[in-house]
Amino acid sequence: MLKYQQIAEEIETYIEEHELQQGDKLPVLATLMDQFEASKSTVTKSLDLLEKKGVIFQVRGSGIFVRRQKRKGYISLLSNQGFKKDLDEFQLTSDVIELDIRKPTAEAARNLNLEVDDKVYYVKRVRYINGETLCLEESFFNKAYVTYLNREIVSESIFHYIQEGLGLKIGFSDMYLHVDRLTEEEAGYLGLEAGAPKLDVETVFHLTNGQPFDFSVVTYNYEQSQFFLQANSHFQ
Amino acid sequence: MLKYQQIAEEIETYIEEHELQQGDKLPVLATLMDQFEASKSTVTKSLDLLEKKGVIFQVRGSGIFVRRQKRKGYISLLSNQGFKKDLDEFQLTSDVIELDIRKPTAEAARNLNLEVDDKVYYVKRVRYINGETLCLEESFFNKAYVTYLNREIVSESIFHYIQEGLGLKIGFSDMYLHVDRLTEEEAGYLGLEAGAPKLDVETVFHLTNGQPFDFSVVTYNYEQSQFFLQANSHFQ
DNA sequence: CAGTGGTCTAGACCACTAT
DNA sequence: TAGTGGTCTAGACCACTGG
Repeated sequence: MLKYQQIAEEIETYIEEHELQQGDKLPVLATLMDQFEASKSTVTKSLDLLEKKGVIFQVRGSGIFVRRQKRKGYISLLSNQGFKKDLDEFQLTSDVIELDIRKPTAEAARNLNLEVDDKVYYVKRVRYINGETLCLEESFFNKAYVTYLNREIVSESIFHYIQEGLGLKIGFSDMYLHVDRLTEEEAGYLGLEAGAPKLDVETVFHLTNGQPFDFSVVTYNYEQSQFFLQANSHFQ
Repeated sequence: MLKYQQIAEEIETYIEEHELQQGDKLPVLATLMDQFEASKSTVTKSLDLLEKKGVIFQVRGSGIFVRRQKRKGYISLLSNQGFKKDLDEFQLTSDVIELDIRKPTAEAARNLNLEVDDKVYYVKRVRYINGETLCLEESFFNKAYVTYLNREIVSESIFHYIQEGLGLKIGFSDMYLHVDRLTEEEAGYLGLEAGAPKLDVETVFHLTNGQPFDFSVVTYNYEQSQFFLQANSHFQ
């Protein structure tokens, strides 16, 4: 593990273990440099990483402060690849409805830069949180990259397998959100009535080399889904 | 303007003017260093900024590539403070329903770290896109920071005024999303029927020093609202 | 004005990609 | 194995905050 990642991890662990709250001050840069035996740039890089993750904020001339999530039970929109990270406290399970190799739909082909007669793994799952339906998920994996899947893998964390088992490196993703009404079929899977509100999240996942490898459409049960998102002004 | 921001801006402009597409290769680091007469660290910092904004992606051992948004007409969830940036092509207008100084609701007080008998500016607006209702917006501004507002300011971009007119520096924000059904009142403002789907986005905006100054609840017309979001694996 | 974070440089060395 | 991006350092100097 890289030095700056290591430092970031230790600072984050420190914040969690000492249950520091929003606004609590961390040691000054010079102290951190001493403590971690690292240069200013390296410590700064760690802090920038934590700032990007929404863990701290830095104020020039003043100090480094803890930034804390106040509300509980929200799903992070930016780090929900398989959830694992955010919903530790919750019981997450999956029912695999379908799993096969097929040709992509026109929409999937477009999003994955495929021809309509290329091959994809198709996965359809219903995911549960504490026994309640959370979402219906349909995924198309480019078979050129995701060379193998089976029901066991798919009932656990697909992304964990893709990274550890297949050695693929995930780079970035584009997400598209729509609010609409549930169709009959979706309502059936989610145990709601047709026409009820839903949130659709379409995501195109790319490898570090920029190749799209997974197109997913996730339909959330509006009763179970609360999302949060942390933004920095640097985006403007 | 800082050197690394200047460089980032020029690269972004270059991409737009030459209409570069996803995957197109940019000059190598050494060339950029020459071209902008900057050190490796400075150019790297520019590139990291652009990567964070979703404009490019970098591949070690290979090069720097353009990352492009494929779909049009989506609102960026991460840079929609007053929209201005993303929906240039669209006609955005506002109706100011209410504007006054009052005591915050319990919820607003909690999110702004205020006492219930402190003072806030309360703003209620309906926003239109190409003449169609886009959203209903209720905002509570801590009067200790946002010392003055009037109907003219509020019918234009409040955030522009806060930064340019009042000299406040915006740091970061926490956003909370919920999907639900429209109430009678909301439906009235948005020209939809009660019970139709809606997306509520609650946002707490903070200054660079970490103080929350604005709590907003925006209720989107589901027919008009499509959102997008770009994520990096660094978040995990 | 002392303390603190931010920018920028030059250069050494490392890790990955493509050929 | 050449080319390319990533990490890390030491140090100079700048810009903001707060007493």
